[in-house]
Parts: sequence; C-alpha cells; structure tokens
Amino acid sequence: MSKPFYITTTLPYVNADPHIGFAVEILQADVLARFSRLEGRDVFFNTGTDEHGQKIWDKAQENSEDIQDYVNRYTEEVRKLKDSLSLSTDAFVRTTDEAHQKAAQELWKKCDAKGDIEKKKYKGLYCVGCEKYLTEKDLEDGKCVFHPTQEPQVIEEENYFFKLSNYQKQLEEYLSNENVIIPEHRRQEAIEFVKSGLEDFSISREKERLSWGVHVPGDDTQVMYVWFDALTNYISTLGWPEDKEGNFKKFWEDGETFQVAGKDQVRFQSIMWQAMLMSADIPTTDKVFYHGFINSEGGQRMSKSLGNAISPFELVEKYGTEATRFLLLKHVHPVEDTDITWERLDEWYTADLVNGLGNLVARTLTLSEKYVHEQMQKQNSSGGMYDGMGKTFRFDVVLEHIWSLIQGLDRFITEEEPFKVVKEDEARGAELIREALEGLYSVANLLKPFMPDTSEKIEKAILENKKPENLFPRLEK
RNA sequence: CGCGGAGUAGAGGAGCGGUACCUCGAGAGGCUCAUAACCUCUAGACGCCGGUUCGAGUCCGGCCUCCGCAACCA
Repeated sequence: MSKPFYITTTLPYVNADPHIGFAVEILQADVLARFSRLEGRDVFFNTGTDEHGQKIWDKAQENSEDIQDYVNRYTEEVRKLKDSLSLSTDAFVRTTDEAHQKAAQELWKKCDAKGDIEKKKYKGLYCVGCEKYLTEKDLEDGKCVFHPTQEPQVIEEENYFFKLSNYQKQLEEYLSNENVIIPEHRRQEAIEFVKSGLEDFSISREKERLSWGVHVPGDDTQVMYVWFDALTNYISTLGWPEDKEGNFKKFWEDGETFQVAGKDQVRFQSIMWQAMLMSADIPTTDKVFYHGFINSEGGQRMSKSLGNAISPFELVEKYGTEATRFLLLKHVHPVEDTDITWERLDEWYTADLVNGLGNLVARTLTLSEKYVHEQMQKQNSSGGMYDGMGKTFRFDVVLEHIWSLIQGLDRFITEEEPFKVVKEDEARGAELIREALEGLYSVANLLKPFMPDTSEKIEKAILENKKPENLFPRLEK
C-alpha cells in the first residue's frame, strides 16, 4: 500500500489579487493530489495565505484600512480560487490563525532549545524615505532608487538570528539526494548556494519598527520575521505540535511530503525551511517541485501597472473552469517560463477543446445515439499513460499524449467511415462506433485529474448513450 | 571572470554525436458523422564566431540576448 501523500503550495502573500502564476502552482498541486487519490492514496492537500510582514502592513496603511480587514479581504480572494478552479484542497491555513501562530512560536522554541537562535546586532542600510531597510536591488550607486537624493543610513538593531551555518553539512547531505528537488538544475543551484557558504539570517524585527507579526516567545520587543512564521504553515496546517487528529504523524512523519513552489523559492523552501526542520528534529520535505513563471508577450513580466496582467478569474470567466485548468496545465511548461497572451489562449482553446475534444465527443455520441443499442460497460483503467507524471511532472506531456489519442479517434472515424458502413451493414457499423466510444471512454478516464467535471460529463454521456450539450462553446468573434 | 538555467520553422515544445520530430498557425486537396468541425498532403527552423570529429542543435572554447538567485522584499 502506498504511503499517505501530503502536498502543499506555497502561501501567496496577500498584498495583491491572486496571480495567474499562483493559479498554475495550485493547479499543478491539484492534479497531483487528484491523481494520488485515484491511485487509492490518502491525500492531504494544503494551501492558504501568508498575511504578516512589512509590505502588507504598508499596503494597509496606504489604503488607511484596518490591517485585519485588509488581510481578510485579500484572503477571501484567494479562497475564491477553490471554486473557480475546482480545487480539491483539504486545508486552508492562514498565518494569522491562532493555531498557526502558536505553532510558529513552538517551532521557534524548539530551534532555540537546540541553540540555533541567538540575538545579534543586525546592521543594514536604511532608507528614511521608504522607512525600511534597503536590499541590493533597491540600490543604485549606493543610493535608494526611490530616494536618490537621500543618503541611506547605516543603522543597527538587535534581532534574533537563526544559525543557518550550523546546518551546512546536513543540508549538503540532504541535497545530495537527487529526489529532493525537481527539476534537477534547481537542485544544482541549491547545492552551489550551500557550498558557497551560509550566513545566519535574521528571523525577527523590532516591534517598534514593525508590529504586524507573530510575537517572539519570551521577548515582548520583537516579532518574527515573516517567513520564519510563514514556512511553519506546512506543519501547522497538519495540527503540529499537539497533533490531536494525528495528521502530522500520518502525513508528515509517516507519509510522503511534497511541496510546490516558484523557481525563485529555492533558498527558502529547500534550504532555510529544511534547516529549520532539522533544528527542530522534524523530518525534512521529501520533494520540492519548482515551477517556472508566467510572463506576458516577449517574456515581459505581468503586472497590473503595465496593464498586461491576466487574472485567473478573467480566464475562468472567458473559458470556464475546466478549460482554464486545461489551458494552464497543457500549455504552460511545468518548469520553464511561459509567455501567455489572450490571442494564444484563444487559439489553444479553439484548437484543442472546441475542435478537438468537444467536437470528438459530439460526433461520436451522435453516431452512437443512433446506431449503438447495447449498454456500455463502466471502465476504470487509465493505463500507463501517467508514467511520466509522478517522475518528471510533465503535465504538458501527459496531456499531449491524451490529445494524440483524441487525434487518433478522429482519424479512426474518418478512415473507417462508420457513418457510411452503417448504411450497408448496420451491425458492422455499430461495431466500429462502439470501438470509437471505448476509445473516448479511455480518454475521459485519463482526463480525470486534469478536467474532473468534463471527464464525468463524457462518462455519463457514454453510459446513458446520449449526446451532451456542447462541452466547449465556440468563442464569439 | 559571483551561482544556476534558457536561446530549434510565424508560435509553443521534443531531440543532446549519425538523413531534424510533434502540436498550433499558414497554403492546397478530400470527406460529410460532428461545434464551418474532421482527415491527407505541402512550405517553413537549430542566437553568433571558432574548434574537436568521417560526421555537431547535440561535445569544447569565446561572444550576444533572456530568466531566477546574489541573503534580512516575499
């Protein structure tokens, strides 16, 4: 019997509406979750929202909105994705949940008890204009890009640091396992990063400067730095540390753990988070899968300000839930960046769904309704078509295979001409139609994790021998 | 010389030493069961410059362009 399967996305930061990139991430996770359930495994599928930190605080201030109202509002937007995209998530964790905050504090205590947390002075360049520390990206000629006339101040504050350097060796060992990161070149990246030497990182902020965060246990003057808090969600969602329902033991300790994240997350998910787990004597993550980014025409970053953003909700509105799932899984490269435009989406929708699947269902069922008189048997197999899925995670390739079956069925009907045969030899014609129908049934089965509703509709149509409504209506010109 | 990737027909992907493949789009035929759908055929490509080799998208060196990361933004 296969182990229980735990899968989680990263938690989107609630300083903007849900991004199409996150939609891709959660769809990839959803397919794997559904796929694993079909294999008979126990699955726990987690997502949620990351709600603390400077940026969110700033955003709420900007809108002069109560911070709690602000995060509630955006969290609702993320929640809506569940229905919009037909997600089969089992949990939705918010980093502002009380249980989560307690877990973050507990994890802190564990790391502290291990001797991996210490208070040190943090020295950084601070921009008075921005009222925040500057990162390398914010700097140009040693000045803040937004306030080039002001000289950045070197200021110091006392913060807690996590002794990442204590885990150099263990991390190298962890990363030496080739199963731990997909794709392989991201693993190389992680290995190189660790090899180049690890610095301890600050995991708290002075409350005076930023109060929107989880309180540091035993120190009223500090709050946790966002992602120490945020990363904890992967286990707090399972009920760690009390584990009253046993989910932590079942899924994290005894199960197989899988995280999905963006390609910019390697350092956080595969290094820092893993070191935190090591520190707390909790098993590390079995596998982290890093997807690419969605860009606009010419690899341009999608953003509201550029006016080229495409939101997941807009996609669903135009193409419907099932088609949106299909488009983002078939035409987005799982690990490389993908450019998306409305023109391309329209083209893919029409070619694959309207002319492809939708039309095949229509022509096949029209024939069978008329000439096939026996009941079709229920079918369950999905064959070896998924071989690539659990290994390479090439959702696009798996769908490509399914679409070649669709093409094959179209060809079969054209070449065998059951619609003609039936006029001379009805039995023989019906036989051919049945054959096509069986092929279509296999397609429906294979489609299950990708397009659950469509799969069901096709199955129902076949079993009832009744042509369904248009599955994918043609786009209006 | 900071680290790790990527550059293949109009578009998106495979191929990683031996006649360059698939999908969409375009053009030409065919069919009529079907959502003016479907089938067949055709045209069209390996970022640039060197090198290794009988033979290179495929290996090596250099260059150009793009993307993550470069540690307190997430």
